[in-house]
Amino acid sequence: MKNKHNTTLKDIANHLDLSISTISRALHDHPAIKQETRELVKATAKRLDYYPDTTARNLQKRSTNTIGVIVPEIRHFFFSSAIDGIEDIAYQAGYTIFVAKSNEDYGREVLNTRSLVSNRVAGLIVSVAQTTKNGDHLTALKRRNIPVVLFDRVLDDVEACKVVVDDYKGAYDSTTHLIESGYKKIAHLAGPSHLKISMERLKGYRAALRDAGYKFKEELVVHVELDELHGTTGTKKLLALPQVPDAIFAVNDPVAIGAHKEISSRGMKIPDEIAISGFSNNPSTEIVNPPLTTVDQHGYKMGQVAAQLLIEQIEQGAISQHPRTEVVIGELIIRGSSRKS
Amino acid sequence: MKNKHNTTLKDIANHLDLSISTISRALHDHPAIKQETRELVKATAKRLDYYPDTTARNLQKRSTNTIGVIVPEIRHFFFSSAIDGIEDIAYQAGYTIFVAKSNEDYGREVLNTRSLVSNRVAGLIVSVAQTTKNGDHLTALKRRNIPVVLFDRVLDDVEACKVVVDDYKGAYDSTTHLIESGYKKIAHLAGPSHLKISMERLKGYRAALRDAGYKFKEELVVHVELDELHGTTGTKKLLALPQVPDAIFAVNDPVAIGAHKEISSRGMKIPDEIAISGFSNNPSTEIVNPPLTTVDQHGYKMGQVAAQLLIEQIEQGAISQHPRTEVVIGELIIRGSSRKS
DNA sequence: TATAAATTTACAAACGATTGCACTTTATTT
DNA sequence: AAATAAAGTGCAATCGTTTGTAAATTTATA
Repeated sequence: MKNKHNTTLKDIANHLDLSISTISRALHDHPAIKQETRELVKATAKRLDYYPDTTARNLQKRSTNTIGVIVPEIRHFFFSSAIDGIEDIAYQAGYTIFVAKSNEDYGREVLNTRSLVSNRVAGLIVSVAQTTKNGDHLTALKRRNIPVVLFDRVLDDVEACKVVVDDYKGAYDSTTHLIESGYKKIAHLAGPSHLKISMERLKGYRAALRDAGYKFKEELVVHVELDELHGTTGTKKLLALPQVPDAIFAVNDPVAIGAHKEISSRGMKIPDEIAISGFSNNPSTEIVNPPLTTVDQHGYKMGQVAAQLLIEQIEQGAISQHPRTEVVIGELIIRGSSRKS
Repeated sequence: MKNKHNTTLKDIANHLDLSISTISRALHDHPAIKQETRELVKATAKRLDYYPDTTARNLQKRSTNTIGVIVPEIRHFFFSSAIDGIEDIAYQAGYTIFVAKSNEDYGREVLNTRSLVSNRVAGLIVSVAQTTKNGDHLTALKRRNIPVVLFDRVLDDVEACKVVVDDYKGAYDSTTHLIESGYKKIAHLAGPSHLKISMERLKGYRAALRDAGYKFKEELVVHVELDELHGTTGTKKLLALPQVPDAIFAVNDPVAIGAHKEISSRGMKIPDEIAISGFSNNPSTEIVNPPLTTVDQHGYKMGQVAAQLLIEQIEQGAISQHPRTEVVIGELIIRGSSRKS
């Protein structure tokens, strides 16, 4: 009853009184094997419920059809969208994906990398943890000829293909939109200074102000962590200012939603008394009332592009000498939170 | 410069003029190898940047430390939460996860299963596609001694461990809550009849009505697909009824949000004119105004439980003879959409 | 010092698949 | 009918590890 072991080429060979190599070739439609034999072999393989052993094949080929993905978090909409995009492209190209999460922890990210390398992944797609300052664990992969593609959370000093959203432009567009909508005192709930995306968005904000002839005011920028809770606390600070702002550009959607809640709870009218805009186009932004103006970060698309970039390198068996950086243009999505009615 | 090949045990052996087996044993702290040698070997391994080849080890052990996960969708909050939970438990136990998505397509689900079996996963965690009626591809794994755990979208005729939310109870509680809040004409936006979760929730709804002495009315039940769009169209039908309902229990959150939007857009007051409740506790439910009463489905927790159930079976090397079904009790979360102020 | 016991290390055979090369058959040509 | 070409198969090595068993070395014992 218990059929302890998986059917192997050898089993088929024994059944048919043929050699293992003939079986292998027959299953691969090798021209040296005559049609009749091929069919016989295939039929028998099916009958014996043969599933090729990928682990054995991998060993012999010294390569796998496996892509490793490391993200800080899986449930966040942006990351799960990206994984979704990666999976689609990988699936089409015949790759399977390992998904690991760093939990925003550098140590775990390094461990994940080790484990995936040991599993001999053909390539790695990574969005680094907030606590990751050092990219040596990724740079080291070049020696092993394992291509790496970074997305969204990238590291400047790692030479690898990258997929990023144009944070600067997204922030610039968003801020400009607020300016053009007639808002005068535009505040910015910025992210932590050590994160590149925060700084880029801050730069975009400043540039937009400058280009419109607005004066940049230090007190209108409050740095917060990237979650909703800090969005509300940051907003409280802004609302306590002697000169209360009439618009807030938030570094991301959770922060914007925190602001939204705080403002709504005080009975202030959005967007009439104060406008809000976010960044990412999380599903929640459509749901709030009024819905939130934001910049679509195209997580799914970014995942797809990252996977393509990686698979290209895998298939040509070489890591890009001059790594490309694909910039996905974030699309400004104007909704009720910034559109005076 | 190009260090084409990965360091192997052989390389270390050559370096130290020891045999491969000694190296292998030294790295595993085998007692037969003397301390001094062990340390020397480990130091050299590190120096040569040795990463054990998991593919080779897997082949030789005829097993892997890999778990396959198949879900219909990755980006959906519930599924990405579940994957997150699975990853955490798997990581702690030293397993790596393959993530594949069926895209709600039976064929792709079968292909994913094949591929994961070929990759010799130690076990499989699956939430089946909507189009999956037949579980043969999963049942067949028993012969290969590959344990399977189904979660959320389970198949009755597959004998395997399962993790489900108590749909019946969740629906019952939710409906009862609406009754107790004083609503009289409680409608139900139900899911497709071929889905088990739909039917269970419908049953819970009916039972709650019955137990409260309410009469069940066929016309108050509208079957819809599980997304927001169908939530609004379903709601339109309900609102066109001669006797407009004063409460809607929706089969899941997207549908509830569709209803929420439709009702709000007509200027009707929630919850005063009409109450709404959903199912899943998606992030969006907290964001709408008023926030949505719902049943928390604990996706993260379900993932954890599923992974535990699977790893148990893997480690004891045997598939549960009498498969357990873990029922996660959905927690009714009462929010503004059903709480008359 | 010889011998037994204990310690340390090496040999070699797996695991399942792939593939270059050699060897049979059978078919073709002269 | 013999020689040659073509077609179909099989042999055996290989991938990097693990591990049972044998061998070699050291240490302890008599």
